[in-house]
Amino acid sequence: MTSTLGFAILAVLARGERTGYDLAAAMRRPVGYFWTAGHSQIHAELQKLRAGGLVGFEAEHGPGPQGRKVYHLTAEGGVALREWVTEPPRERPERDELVLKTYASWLAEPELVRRMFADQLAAHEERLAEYERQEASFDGPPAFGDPRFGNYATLRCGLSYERHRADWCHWMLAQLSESL
Amino acid sequence: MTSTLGFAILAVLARGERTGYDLAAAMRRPVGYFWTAGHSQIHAELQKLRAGGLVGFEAEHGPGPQGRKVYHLTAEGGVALREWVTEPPRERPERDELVLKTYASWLAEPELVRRMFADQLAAHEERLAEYERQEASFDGPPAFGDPRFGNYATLRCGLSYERHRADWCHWMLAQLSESL
DNA sequence: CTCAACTATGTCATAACTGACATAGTTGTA
DNA sequence: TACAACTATGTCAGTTATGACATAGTTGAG
Repeated sequence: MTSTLGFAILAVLARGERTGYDLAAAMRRPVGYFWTAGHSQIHAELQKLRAGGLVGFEAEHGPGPQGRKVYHLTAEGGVALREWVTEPPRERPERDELVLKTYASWLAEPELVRRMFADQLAAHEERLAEYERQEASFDGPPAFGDPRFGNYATLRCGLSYERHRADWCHWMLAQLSESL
Repeated sequence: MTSTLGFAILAVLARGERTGYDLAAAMRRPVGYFWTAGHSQIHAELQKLRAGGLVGFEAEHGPGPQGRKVYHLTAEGGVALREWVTEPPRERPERDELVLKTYASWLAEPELVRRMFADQLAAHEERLAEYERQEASFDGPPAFGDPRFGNYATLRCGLSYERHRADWCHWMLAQLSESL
């Protein structure tokens, strides 16, 4: 019954206790590279996880209208997370607006399409440079069993993705320059 | 005000008139590779597009409880589509369940993770083979301005994506085999 | 000491999406 | 001619996601 967002939260809590606010920050970076959620969604999901006994919290006096709540994974939550991890991912539909625009690009002025892809390429190269900096901060792949293995492996995926995307943008730009 | 789904429908109708049923079939393949929608979503969106004057239809006697409706793009719809095509795509959040599982994979048994990635790799190689067959049916890139340019360019993206993904799966499997 | 920025939790309306249910004409084959 | 497979349109309930609104304690700089 737990949603994928629920497991995303459990995956972060498996690395240490967090407040909802901390979780929302993690869902922007680094988890946000592959799963995002606003804080409103996170607080709601946390209440469901708590009702299911997968997380618990300690209330503390602190900021916010209801004080501060530090959430942690329960033993039950750890079991559920471990089971979920190796189950085949249910495939989500692809929804890629740039590719959809490309499908309809034959209708547009080549120069405007060229500009759009040049902008996309610049964005991908920027992200690629950022990921390369992050990779340089690792001393090769961490050992499996180290939480940092998860960070490194997802970073490798991001690196590979940005290169694929940049390559495709280059290909599109070459096609476009031929038709000008 | 038109949603991205609305533009996906307009992009298909720009290639010729279609019934809602035909649109739903297109949203499975080939458009489904980058944008999907169930028929229930499509019929609802078609009503909105019609209210906005972006599409029109001819009613015919035929199957279905309300007969058959053949939709076409209006002049206004064509203008809206052409404007939308080269506007910078609004970025959608990434939500990739396999990468999320990878982030938490350090918690799992390596052998189970290995199996999951082996399955993923097989799926990507199958899709890659299918895309390669499709590419072979083209005689090089169609000219820009030809609707088939859209099909070919998106196919190139799919090809590149599947290769990136397969490469990453290979890398994961290599990491996993080292830690066994 | 004051104020801005940050930490912190929550609700609500709306939109987008999924899957099940409901209905019915058309076409081809055994 | 009976039946299955396909064509065809639509509703509805429930889930997921987005963005605005509301509230309030803590910390550090000027």
